[in-house]
Amino acid sequence: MTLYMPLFRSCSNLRSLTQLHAHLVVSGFLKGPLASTKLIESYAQMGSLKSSRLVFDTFPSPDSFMWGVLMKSYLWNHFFEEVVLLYHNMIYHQAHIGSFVYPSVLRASSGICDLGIGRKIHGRIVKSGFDADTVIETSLLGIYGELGCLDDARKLFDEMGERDVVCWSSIVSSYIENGRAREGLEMFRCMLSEGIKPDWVIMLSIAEACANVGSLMLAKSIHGHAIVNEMMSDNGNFNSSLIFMYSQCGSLSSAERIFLNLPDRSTSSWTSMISSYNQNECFQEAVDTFLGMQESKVEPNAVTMLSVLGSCARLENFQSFTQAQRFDVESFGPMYGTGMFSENSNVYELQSEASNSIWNKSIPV
DNA sequence: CTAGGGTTAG
Repeated sequence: MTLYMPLFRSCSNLRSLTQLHAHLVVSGFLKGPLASTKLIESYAQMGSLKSSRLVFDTFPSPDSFMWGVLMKSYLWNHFFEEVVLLYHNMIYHQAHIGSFVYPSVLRASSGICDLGIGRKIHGRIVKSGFDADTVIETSLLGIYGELGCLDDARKLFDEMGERDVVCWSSIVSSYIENGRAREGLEMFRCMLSEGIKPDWVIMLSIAEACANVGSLMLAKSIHGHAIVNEMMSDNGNFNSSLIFMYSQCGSLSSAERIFLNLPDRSTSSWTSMISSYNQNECFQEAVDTFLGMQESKVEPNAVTMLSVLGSCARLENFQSFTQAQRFDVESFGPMYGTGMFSENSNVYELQSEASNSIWNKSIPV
């Protein structure tokens, strides 16, 4: 029955998946929901949503899980309206709405900035008793935060029974994203005092908050904490955040030092350095770094272009400007960082005791 | 019962 499951993993392209699909049809396996659901998911992962939909539409009575997978598929591809539509279809067809449906539809409604539908979903969540589910609550909290309803987000958060690092991360980043970095940091301090250990994801937000408030002391303690907890290695995105953080806290040289010591520079680390220069009005350095990026054959993304074009404009450097213009900004797609930082972090010789003492007291801002 | 939540573009 589930013998064919490993076959899905071996399908590396659309062609082989289509072959597997054909095989499943012939052998009759597609009559079961399991194979169909897996097929829907696999097609979506390969970007063929149409095929996903075809499998779904030809299945006589999709279960809640299959609905959910289809919604998740649309979500991946940013078809938010379609996700919400599917949710309404579920209600219309009186399909059972399983708990895993809610995170998808909530994310979709924040994607289209529809607070109204979000509140309606909230109501249904409470009615069906899913409001005790940490994951669903975190999703809800996220949509309120994202749509600027910080009070609602906070209220939900305060009423949550169990708070793990993920939901703390959600409330903290909500504050930061809404321009209230200090309160975000204050919440983060509460989290620490409750004994919750920060992971690199929340530290990403904290670095952002630090960039906003511009405290070099906090920047150093974040950096120190990251080194002690080995967050620097293997994480190009995190290093990029630190680069920008330092540059916003008045230490462009620290930013440069991190950047220069990266063994492998990803799009995001180059971009971070370029926008750091740009923000510090070192326009020539920004352009030079961009040229260095081109030499290293690292692909720029839309954010890279935004920064370097800004610098070009300020330099009135139209030669670089036209060079930069050659890139098709629309075609950049998802901005995945691939650069990995594996060197031991002693390079910076930050005194970790000093950093940690800051950590345990209050956050200097 | 599956899995579903927090990241980031300056």
